[in-house]
Order: sequence, then C-alpha cells, then structure tokens
Amino acid sequence: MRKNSVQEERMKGYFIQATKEILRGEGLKVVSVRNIAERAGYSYATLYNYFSDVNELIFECINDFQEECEEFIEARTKKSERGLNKIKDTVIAYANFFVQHPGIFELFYLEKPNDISRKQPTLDLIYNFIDRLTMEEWVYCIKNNIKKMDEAERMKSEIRFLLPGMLLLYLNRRKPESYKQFSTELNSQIDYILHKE
Amino acid sequence: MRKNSVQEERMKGYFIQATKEILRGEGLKVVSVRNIAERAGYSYATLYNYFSDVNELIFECINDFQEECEEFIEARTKKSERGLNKIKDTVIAYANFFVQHPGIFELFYLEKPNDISRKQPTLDLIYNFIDRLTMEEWVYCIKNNIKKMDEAERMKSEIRFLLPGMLLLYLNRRKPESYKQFSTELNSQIDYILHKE
DNA sequence: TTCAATATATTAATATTGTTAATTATTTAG
DNA sequence: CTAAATAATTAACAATATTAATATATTGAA
Repeated sequence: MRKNSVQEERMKGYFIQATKEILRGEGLKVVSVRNIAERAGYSYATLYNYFSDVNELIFECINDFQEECEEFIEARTKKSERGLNKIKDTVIAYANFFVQHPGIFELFYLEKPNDISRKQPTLDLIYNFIDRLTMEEWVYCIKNNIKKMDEAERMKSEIRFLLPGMLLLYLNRRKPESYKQFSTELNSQIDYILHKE
Repeated sequence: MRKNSVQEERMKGYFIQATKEILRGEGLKVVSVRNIAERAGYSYATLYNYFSDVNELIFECINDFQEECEEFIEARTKKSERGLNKIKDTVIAYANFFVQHPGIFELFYLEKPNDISRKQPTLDLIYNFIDRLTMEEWVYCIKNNIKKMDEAERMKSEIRFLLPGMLLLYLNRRKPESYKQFSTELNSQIDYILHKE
C-alpha cells in the first residue's frame, strides 16, 4: 500500500488545485469529475483512487480558500487603525472577497457535504471564520475599554449572521441589484452594529 | 393553439402540485422531471409542453408557498399583542416555517433560476417578503410613536438580512447544532434589534 | 358521422452527470 | 528480469435534463 506517501499527497494536490481553479473561475455548477480530471491531466476514474467522492474533494478546497481569504483581508487591513475601524475594514474585505469569488461563497455556505457529520469540523471553521479574523481586534477593544465584553459578544453575533445573509441575497438573489447599493448597505449596517452601545 | 385555456392552467397545476409535494417532503435534490411527472400522472416529456424547463416549474411554486407561509404565520400571530410584539412573533413564525420546511428555504434562497433577469419579479417578492409580512405593524408602531420612521427602516433592514443569514447557517451548516440553540439565538437577536433606540 | 387537421402525450434518443468494474500499464521486490 | 503489487485508463451503468420522432386524442368541416 502507498498510504499517505508524498506521492499520494502530490496527486491529491493536483486534483485540489484543478478544483480550486474551476471554483474560482466558473463556479460550483461547472465543477465535475471529468472537468477536474481533465484539468489535472488525469482520467476521471483516477480521482477515485484519492478521494472517496467528488464532494469530499470539493470540501478539501475550503482550507486553502480560507488561507487565501485571510491573505486577501490582511493585505487590505494592514494600515487600518486598530480597534473598531480594523474590525469594520475586515468585515468589508471579507464581503468583497466573496463578491469577487462567488464560487467560493457557494462552496463555503451553499454546497452541502454528503455526510454532514463527518464534515462538521470544516463547517465549524466556516462558522467561526469571521470571529477568528476579528478576534485580535475585539481583544484590543476590550482591553482598551472601547467595548465591554458582553457588547463585543453581541456585536460578533450580529456580524456572524449579517455577512452570510447579505452575501446570500446579493450573490444569489441580486438583492440589492448593484454592487454600489450592496456596498452602501453593508457599510451602514456595520456602522450601526459597531457604534451603538 | 390552446393558449392559456383553463385546461392548460389545470395541467400546469398538476405539475406544480406534484413539485410542491416533493419540495415540501423530500427537498430540492429529489425534485426531478421524471419524479414530478410520475407524481402528476404524466410522462416526463409532457411537462415540456407546459414549462420551458424544470427550473421554471420549480420557481412557479414560490407564489403558492408564500401564501402558505403567510397563513402559517397568521395562525401563529393572531393573538399577538399589536406592535413590536407582533413583529417579533411574526419573525419567529417565519423562521419556524422554514425550519419545518427546509426544502422551501432552499427554493426561496438557494436555488438559482436559469434566467435570473426573467425571474427578478419573483426574487423581489422573496426579498420583500418579511417586510410585507410586518408592514402593517410597523405602520402601527410609527402611528403610535413607538418607533420613529428611520428607526423602523433600520430595524426592517436588519431583520431582512438576519433571517436568511441565521436560517442559512442553521439549515445548511448545522450552526448552531440544536434547534433549541437556534431558537434562543434568534430570540435574543430580535429582542436586541427591536429594543434598542 | 366520418375523415382530415390539429393538438397533445408518449416513447426513443442524446448528451450530461457520478460512480464502479474490468482491463491495461507501470512500478516495485526478489 | 520476471512476478507481484500498484496505479491509471477505458468501458459500463444508472440517473439526470432536454429534444426529436412517433403515436394518440381531439376537433371541425363535409
């Protein structure tokens, strides 16, 4: 048996890479076993030597995309003033990442795993993602008495639901219809959430 | 040509009825042309004499389901105290409707129409649904000086995004994991949105 | 009423999907 | 260098949506 050899990991990587390219470019509906395999340079059946099914492969992309998203956000919030400002910028950058990559939004929030229980750790990662991204700044806010602990928790919750809600309606339902409107609405929602006390 | 005869509408109704049954029961992934046609008592190809494709048929169910949802909510808010209380009860009933019918949630928020522009009126209906359901009470609140107009608008916006956000995470990502937690979280979110001034 | 014209429904066929089985090619051990 | 193990490919299957070809009703006029 080969079992977790470097070659196996390399092969998996080829398929994951191919899947990621399709997701980033054409989106979830274009992802297919034959499509992935062709892009990876292998036969479609070969894929099944490395993944139990196509759904497992698709979900393996989530980790990579989270890193990518994190880098995207970091690059856009490096110069942000610490505290609430940085939190706001992070949330906006987060939304913009998915607006630019709707296929990745589909993967994160819409696609259902075949076996939801086996994928729960991944689903946890998604759920806690925005919390993780803003955690440092929340700690900063509390330490500097900008917000109290329970206020911060409240706000984190609101943001946790606001983001997927707005993105779902905008990306999947064209509501609001223009990016400009979406952006304005998001801005106003965040300001409101963060500034009330 | 038959063009919009009563018979044509009746035939359409059979297929819509069948689709609705499947959506309500097994959910979107079980909906298929052959499945629908069998339940309607016709051949699968017959369906194409009445709908351009299966996606159009699926979207035709939305109107019916909105009525159904409305009745569901009315039955559960009839005795609610007017004003903010009734708004809160409406929002909770709205969420519960979709928790009980996750297939209808998929249809309303997740399924993408083939031609999004042709279906925009339907998407508008979905987007404005919760606003429509609560409109009367908001008017009441403003008239009785319980809330100011701009406050009310703000709150409507928040609810408009909160609901799909929470439902998406709960129904599609099992977050939070239990209905009890979901319910508690929703309650707390609504209280917070409605009571701050 | 009967026969053509029309309208409607059905079966057959096509092109995709995911997945598994059977087969071929390649690598590895002795 | 051959035999065994491993890996990759082609073939095949079942299910999907949709279209084309065919069969069956229905209708309107003689």
